[in-house]
Amino acid sequence: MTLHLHNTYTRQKDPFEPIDAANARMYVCGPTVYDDIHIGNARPLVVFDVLARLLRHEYGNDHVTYVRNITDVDDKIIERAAENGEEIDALTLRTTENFHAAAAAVGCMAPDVEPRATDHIAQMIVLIEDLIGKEHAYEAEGHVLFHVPSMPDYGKLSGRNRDEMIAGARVDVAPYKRDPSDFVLWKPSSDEQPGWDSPWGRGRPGWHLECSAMSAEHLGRSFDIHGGGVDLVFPHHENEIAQSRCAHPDESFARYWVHNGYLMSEGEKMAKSVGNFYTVTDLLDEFPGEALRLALLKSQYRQPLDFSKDGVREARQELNRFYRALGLRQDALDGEEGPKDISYVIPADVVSALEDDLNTPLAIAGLHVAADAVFAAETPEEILRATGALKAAGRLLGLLQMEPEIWFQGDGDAAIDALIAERIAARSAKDFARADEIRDELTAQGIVLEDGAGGTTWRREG
RNA sequence: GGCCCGGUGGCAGAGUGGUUAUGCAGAGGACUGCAAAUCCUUGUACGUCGGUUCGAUUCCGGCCCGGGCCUCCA
Repeated sequence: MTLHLHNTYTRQKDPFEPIDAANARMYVCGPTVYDDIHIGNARPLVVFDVLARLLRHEYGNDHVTYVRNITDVDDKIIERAAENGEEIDALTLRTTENFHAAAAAVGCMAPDVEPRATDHIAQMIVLIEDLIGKEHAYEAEGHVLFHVPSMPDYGKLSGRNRDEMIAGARVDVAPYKRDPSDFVLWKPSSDEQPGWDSPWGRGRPGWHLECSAMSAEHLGRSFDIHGGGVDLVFPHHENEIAQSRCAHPDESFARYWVHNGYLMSEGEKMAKSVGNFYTVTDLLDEFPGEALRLALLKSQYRQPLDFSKDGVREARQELNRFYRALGLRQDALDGEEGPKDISYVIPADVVSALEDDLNTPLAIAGLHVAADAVFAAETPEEILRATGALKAAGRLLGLLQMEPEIWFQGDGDAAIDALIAERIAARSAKDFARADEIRDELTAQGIVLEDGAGGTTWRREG
């Protein structure tokens, strides 16, 4: 099967055909850097990281451009900096660094380009001028507004018409708007607020503008995939489409709109008052990042996901099984007559699962099949082939790239090694009482022992 | 109120018009000094009520439940 993606714009699964197979291009809405990311923010990160990996698999590593922006100008940032008594630059820098650390911890590769909104103010101003010139935007009281009725097919992405939106509007309409549905492209800044000089006075951009400007700058006015969470479909992506299509009427802008489903936590909407609000950093104190990643990938990306710590624990159990299988590789390599070459052939069922709109749960089932093959393998050749397949499949999902020993034991522990040596001695002397005593002692520390044919190994659990 | 999404076995979670998902947990067995791991076996699944059909968890409609969005605005 070839890659198919569910396209919000067409509301169906479409075969993916890039504009230029030599350069498949994807833009994903990144974070607004006013606070550390929570596990709900991590879902699109991980989902689109898998999509980027899959695209690189399909088109070649150098034939994909993945852009994920940093929004570092936003009223939430201004408010938070004021609350913290912190400079805006300090807040955005710190938050960006934390974001990078969290993304890496959950196994996400860096995007090819990570543009910052504040580095693209000039492009945004040009875009606004273009929209004003084409009579899709107008200036009013220091603001520039996009005039929604100037775009006949506005609302196609989110499937709503203008009358419905006005009927359902909960917010009072600003008096300077020509039409209630018009939205802000540029707004004035007070002296204390961050601002840039513009033809309309000192001000700052509206929320939706940066993505139109930055995607055009780094991917061109037409590109392939635009991604983000479902909560961005309206108004953010709808308005991006309005800005970009009206400014560049001969261009398609994004052709495939891909949106991940919403995340709940412990059965409820995530909220600090409920106690189910987990930042990625907090979770990393308790769990390996890879377990978080697998927990997120165990649901298909469009499905609502109920995140839970129990779910992460289960994901860690699954990873134990995979790493146990991968651990057999070293034994095979250590064999004197064993082959030294490892082939990394991704099982076809894993690829086809991902090609079917990123069916990660089915792909993970394929990982279990691959692990079964490892355990069933008898010769060193078979083990190397099977572990190579498992590891290659894992890499496509951004999993299983650690050395098994590191996964289970971290940096190791001389005291544990000493106790194990003592226990081996006790066992060969048939002093099972002492051997069990040592094992109980280690169990109390969260260390699980395994007496295998190749000796005794251990792992941390807990 | 409008628009949209989802309800699968103890739990998580795929999929399908008639045939085994998969994993985690549980039970029994093999193996083990005992364990752990691994292997084998095992358990009532498809919200509800109708309809279409030879046959629906899978298609259609109603209902119930859960969730999301409904613009920048002080």
